[in-house]
Amino acid sequence: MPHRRHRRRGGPAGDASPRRIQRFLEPCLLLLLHCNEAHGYELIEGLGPFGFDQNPVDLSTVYRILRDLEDQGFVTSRWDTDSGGPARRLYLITEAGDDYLSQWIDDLRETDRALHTFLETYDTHMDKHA
Amino acid sequence: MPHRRHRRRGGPAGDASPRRIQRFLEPCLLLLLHCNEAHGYELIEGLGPFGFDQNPVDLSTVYRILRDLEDQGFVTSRWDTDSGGPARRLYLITEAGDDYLSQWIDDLRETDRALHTFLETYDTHMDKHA
DNA sequence: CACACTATATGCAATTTGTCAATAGATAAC
DNA sequence: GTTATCTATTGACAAATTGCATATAGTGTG
Repeated sequence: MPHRRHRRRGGPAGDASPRRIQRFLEPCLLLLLHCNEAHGYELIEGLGPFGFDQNPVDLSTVYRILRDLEDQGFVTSRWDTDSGGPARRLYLITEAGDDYLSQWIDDLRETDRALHTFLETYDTHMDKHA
Repeated sequence: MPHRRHRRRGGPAGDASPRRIQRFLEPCLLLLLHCNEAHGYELIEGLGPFGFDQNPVDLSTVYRILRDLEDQGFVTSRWDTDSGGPARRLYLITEAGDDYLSQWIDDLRETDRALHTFLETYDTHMDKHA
């Protein structure tokens, strides 16, 4: 018999729900930016409808993804110092970002199909054994 | 201006699609075991309909998840040496595993809703700007 | 016997993400 | 006017997941 390791249940760290779509935050931010130029703090409030009200993300995660998106040329940013309060970075999606978002959409439609297949398989299986 | 780091695009390692549901393999294996006692190699073939034909998982991942599930009491296993070929470990879901699967189902239904909201938001936004 | 195939297991590195903490300007309170 | 608080952004670190490469071992074929 081989040895057994122990692995704690839970997400990448802490106990936030581990059952989510990986990197889902990225397309959400791109979609919000596709609608409007916005800064980080504002974007976080727009995430609610996409399931992030139940399971809120950390601020640092959002800012990191925004900077990574800028590194890759999918968004641009400029400083806004005129609006009162501390300077904030305003993000704008680029054309490359539009294309990248549409790739994401294709992938997420596939994910959606896989998820439906899974849930339907469960439901029909449970109906038979009810 | 702060510094910018560089991050390579792609999944956890390699270039397999990074756009998936995290830990989705676990509920898939539990569902397959809910239908039938099975061994690892067999389970992998049952994963196809859940999107793993497009984006196959590594064998080692499957075996590790099965052992972890056993550590947590969600499945049990016994050795089968009578079927010809090398000995194989036959897995069976437990009652605790049934409960755990149903928790997974609840979470995945929420994921499904979030995903739908996202895709619909994209579609209606694109209709307006078409 | 060498070789291919089935089946399971382990080590390692890359990536993601949550927790905690730091910085910093602006505004309100005392 | 100094302190406290709120808004906004950033960085260091650890934990978790997973792909890749590799190891082990039994069975059947030539």
